[in-house]
Amino acid sequence: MKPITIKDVAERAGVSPKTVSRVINGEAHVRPEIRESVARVVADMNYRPNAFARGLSSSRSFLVGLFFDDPVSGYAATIQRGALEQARAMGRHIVIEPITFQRSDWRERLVDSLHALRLGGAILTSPICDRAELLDIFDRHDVPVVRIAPGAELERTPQVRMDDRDAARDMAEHLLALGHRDIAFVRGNPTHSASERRWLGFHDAMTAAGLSPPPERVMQGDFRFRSGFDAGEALFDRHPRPTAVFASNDEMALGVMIAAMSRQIAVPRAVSIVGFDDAEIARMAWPQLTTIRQPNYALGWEAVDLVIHQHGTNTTGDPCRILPYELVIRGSSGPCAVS
Amino acid sequence: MKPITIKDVAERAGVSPKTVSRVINGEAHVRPEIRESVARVVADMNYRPNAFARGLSSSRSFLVGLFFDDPVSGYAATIQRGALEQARAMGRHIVIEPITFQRSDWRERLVDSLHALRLGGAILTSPICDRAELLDIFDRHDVPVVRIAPGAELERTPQVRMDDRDAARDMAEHLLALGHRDIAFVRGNPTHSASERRWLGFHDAMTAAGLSPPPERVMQGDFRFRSGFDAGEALFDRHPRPTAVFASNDEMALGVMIAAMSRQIAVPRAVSIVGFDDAEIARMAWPQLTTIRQPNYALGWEAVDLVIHQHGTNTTGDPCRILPYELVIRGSSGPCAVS
DNA sequence: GATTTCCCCGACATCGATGTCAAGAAACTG
DNA sequence: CAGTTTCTTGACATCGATGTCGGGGAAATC
Repeated sequence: MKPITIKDVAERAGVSPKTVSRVINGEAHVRPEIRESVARVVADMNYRPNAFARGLSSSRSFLVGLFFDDPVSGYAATIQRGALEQARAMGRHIVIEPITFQRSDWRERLVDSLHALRLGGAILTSPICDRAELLDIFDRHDVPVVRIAPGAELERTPQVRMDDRDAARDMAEHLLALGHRDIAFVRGNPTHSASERRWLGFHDAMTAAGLSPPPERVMQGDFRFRSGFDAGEALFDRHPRPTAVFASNDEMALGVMIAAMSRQIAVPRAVSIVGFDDAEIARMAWPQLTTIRQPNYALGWEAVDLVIHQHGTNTTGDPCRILPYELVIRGSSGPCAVS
Repeated sequence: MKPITIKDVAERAGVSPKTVSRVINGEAHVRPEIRESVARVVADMNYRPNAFARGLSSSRSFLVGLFFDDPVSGYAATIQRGALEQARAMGRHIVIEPITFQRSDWRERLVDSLHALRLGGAILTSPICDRAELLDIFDRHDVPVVRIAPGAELERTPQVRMDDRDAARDMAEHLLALGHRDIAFVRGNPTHSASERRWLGFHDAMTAAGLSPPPERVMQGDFRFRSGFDAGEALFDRHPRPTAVFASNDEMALGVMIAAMSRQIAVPRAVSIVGFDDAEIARMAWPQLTTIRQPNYALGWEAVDLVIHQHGTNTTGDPCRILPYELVIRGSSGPCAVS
């Protein structure tokens, strides 16, 4: 089937291709009657402009790049879905580009993509969004960037985030309110800036309650299940045990929970375990995890919105949208038994 | 920074743009010395051809579409990673396009994308790959398609798959070998063709063992956690209980497991529970799930490979790559206690 | 009524690559 | 050695849209 071009539309509407272009892009200086009649023909013929030709001539593209370190994690996948939905609504398309710093050729790969695709915008997620060198590359190629939850270089680009620190504080206060005093904390992957923010929020709440967790109650994890399990084993093999464990994400919280179960430690009766993210798996555990619901879908959605609108109005301050989180209380946290 | 074009390269190499194009695309009829010297200039200048211009003039595109119903599921995410890796290696880029049959405008959305992007290939995953009407649309737009694990219209397009039926039979035989006779089965979402194949594999093994599971031991699920949980509750509230449950995927198996735990039924001592997929969550359960490892990463990888190579050699039979699975025995299955 | 201004609209060049074709050189044929 | 085929190469048109610019007509100004 031969695709319909702007010429076909122009011919049938009895105007020049340029006028059709004007109508499509909502430019001024077209008589209302003509505008309407052209719009009708466009609809009738079900005409869609070719994205390549458009990108080529206008050098702005209708592709938005979504850059991930690991597109498999549930975190990334939900952001992706939000981004896809909004991109669709705005007539853009999403190109997924993985970036792995482990590979020494990541720079060339990235430059390749930028050359080849002439992206109309890029969305960077944690942890790759914190590398100044990477932001420089985007700058050099004039690709507008929006970052999701960056932790460094805060003033450089527009961003979309939630307040991890406040959320972690809320969660810690939830545990304190249940009577817990001996609360252990499992830190996240230090390359993700959110790890530090969550730790600070926890620390804030503890300090405000006049407590300061000793070093043996603070474990280093990497956001993955296994590290949570290891942290759990280390914590539960000590005496006395903490009465609550706050893991920096759900996957690690699940690891802690399984370490508890394998030692016959009842959750939440003997120990409360809470996570962060409200990943799908939070509801697949038993008991279900108390956690913080991250607005991931909305983060992806807003990021696309921002990167496209920014395109026009470039240096209007430093847009930063902060999205609300939610403390979700489920079965894995309960009152402190020891007092 | 002004991008480098083919002209710049041509000028510096002292040849015509067309010759540079020939070298880049590996066409014949270029003197070896010239070919080499041009290649050197290309490398020196770090030149990358603009994908838009290429797509526009040659009307073959360097974009491959990956079509999902739900890009969030772990299943889809792993396929996506495999596809991304291979696309990168072959100099293509992946555009993700969600399709939801629930939306009545899915046809227009799809046609929009095809018009706008002129895809060089499309990869369809289950369940959307089984709809003839959808395949027709791709045909009409001359977009070569590769399907991952299709269940219908088997002769229409090249495909990549694993043998669900054999795998399910293997799993059932594993349970039979452990001494189980009263095995319940939780079926998957009927819109996924794999559901039927897994059921048949289970049925094969049972029949071969001279058994036929009564209707009350066969539950209908939809591949989601909740449906597994519900099925588990229904199964465990009956007397006698089955001694093993085979759920058609891991997520449902987890649901069954949690239903068991909430009733103090020990796994695997009192009941064995097995899944299918080897999703990440299979290792996050306690005990860890016995399951079938699907070669999802490889499926994505092979699909991209196939869709691109097919482009050249079009009607060479009906390529169908079948990838190996693996039975992964973990803690959730054990010998039958009742005999 | 003459001049200026503004609004519409289309002709044409352009973006950056590849397809076509023909010319010239080289290699082969008889 | 003339004639034919094959190999190299570049000029030019093309893909499908948008940017630039200029012309014609209506409205506004003097």
